[in-house]
Amino acid sequence: MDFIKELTWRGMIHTMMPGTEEQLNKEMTTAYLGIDPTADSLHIGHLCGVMMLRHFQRCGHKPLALVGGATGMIGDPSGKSAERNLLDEKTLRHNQEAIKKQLSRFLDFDSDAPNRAELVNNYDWTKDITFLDFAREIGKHITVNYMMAKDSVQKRLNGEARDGLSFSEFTYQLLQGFDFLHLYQDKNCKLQLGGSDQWGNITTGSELIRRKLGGEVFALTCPLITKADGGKFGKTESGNIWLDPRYTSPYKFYQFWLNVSDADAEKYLKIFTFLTQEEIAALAEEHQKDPGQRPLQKRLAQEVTVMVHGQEAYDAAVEASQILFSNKAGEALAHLDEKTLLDLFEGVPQAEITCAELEAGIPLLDLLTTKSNIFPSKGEARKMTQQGGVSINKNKVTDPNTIINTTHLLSDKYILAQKGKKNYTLIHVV
RNA sequence: GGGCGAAUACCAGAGUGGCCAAAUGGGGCAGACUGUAAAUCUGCUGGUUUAUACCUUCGGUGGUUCGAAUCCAUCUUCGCCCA
Repeated sequence: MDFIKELTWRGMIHTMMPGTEEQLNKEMTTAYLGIDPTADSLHIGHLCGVMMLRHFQRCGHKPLALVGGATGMIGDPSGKSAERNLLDEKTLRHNQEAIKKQLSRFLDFDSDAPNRAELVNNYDWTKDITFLDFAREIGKHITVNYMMAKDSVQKRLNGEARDGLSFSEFTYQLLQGFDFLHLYQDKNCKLQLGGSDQWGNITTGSELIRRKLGGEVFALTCPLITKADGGKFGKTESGNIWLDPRYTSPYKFYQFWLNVSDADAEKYLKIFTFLTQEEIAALAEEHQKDPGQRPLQKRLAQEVTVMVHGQEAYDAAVEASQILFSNKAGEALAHLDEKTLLDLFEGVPQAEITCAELEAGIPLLDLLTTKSNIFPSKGEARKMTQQGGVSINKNKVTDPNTIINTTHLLSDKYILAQKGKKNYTLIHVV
């Protein structure tokens, strides 16, 4: 399989240095991709890069995943309009460990294959370097003029925000360049992968290698993933879509992909799944015939959810979705046994009320706010209710003065409160 | 160290003594229409037992005034320029 050809038809190549393809055809090549450990889980914004590494490994090359323990302490100014907050070492260590674990789901780190993936941490080779060494060994080779010309720097200097750029963030590109240099020397790594926003940082690295060692290295970036309507990819009202089920339940994860717009679905299938060109074309055709069935979204959600959370979690997510979005959801709910109900709502936010409170009757607004935090204020809960945005057990409630009592219980124990079409909270009576 | 300027709600950004809970745009949430899509239209977007009312808010603190986002003093932070 040809890595470049594969990525090309998938629309995963933004920019590529001349000679990259020749290098890959010539020999088994080592490439690396950097990930900043800003949290203890990856989110789907990382997924495109991770998929690049996967393809790379499948094509017989050797991928390195670099966890940016050092660079994460500085903060990459690329695409950021304001100075970043620094992370402390303890947090970074913790995050690195968690990310390592997640990556091993996608890449083969353990086999004996010569192209086995490896995990490296730039903190290991950066922590003992003194400032003087760095200035002499690295800084000497790159001019400030060159660094100033970078887009990421220019934006902060002359951009609308003009928020300024600290010396440490300015240094970031050198630090990342040093990583490339180190991996080139230490692991014969000749290619760096990344998002298109990384291009400037990557070229600093290749420039450094050329000037210091006369070596030739390559770079390949993937486009920033966008949504057809211009919104940010991977964000919902509740924030990022994480790979860690503790942060984003498999149900929500599945729903996220299922809700992708028609205009984006095919593109995402190419990027986030291993389906072949023919398979995707067939799905697109099917979709054209009956868009209401959304075959593209369904397959996308299936492939990605199974890949990240496994078959079992996927099955549960589908089942939950079918019940919650069917026409007879209200009836179906009433007839569910307790275990199914609980399984269904695993991962859905939960709240608790006491039996005594319920017997006395709880005003709807209290239930929605102080008892469950579904709404941040009673005013908002009231407005939403009046506008028809609130349901209890899948039945719309429009009177904000409704009293909730034991007649509303499901399986004698639960109340399903719903804000809008897609946000559920299971209230548990104890 | 010197000079200039800025700080307003999620973001951007008006407002420069009472008509200001604060224009407008974006974003977000919800409703209608649909296909759990997009587009479109509508409503909401500081809080309070729906209220032409009250309370809390315009970087912090103190002051002037019947009354301050708005004026004064001071502090903090940031940006630009000079050294």
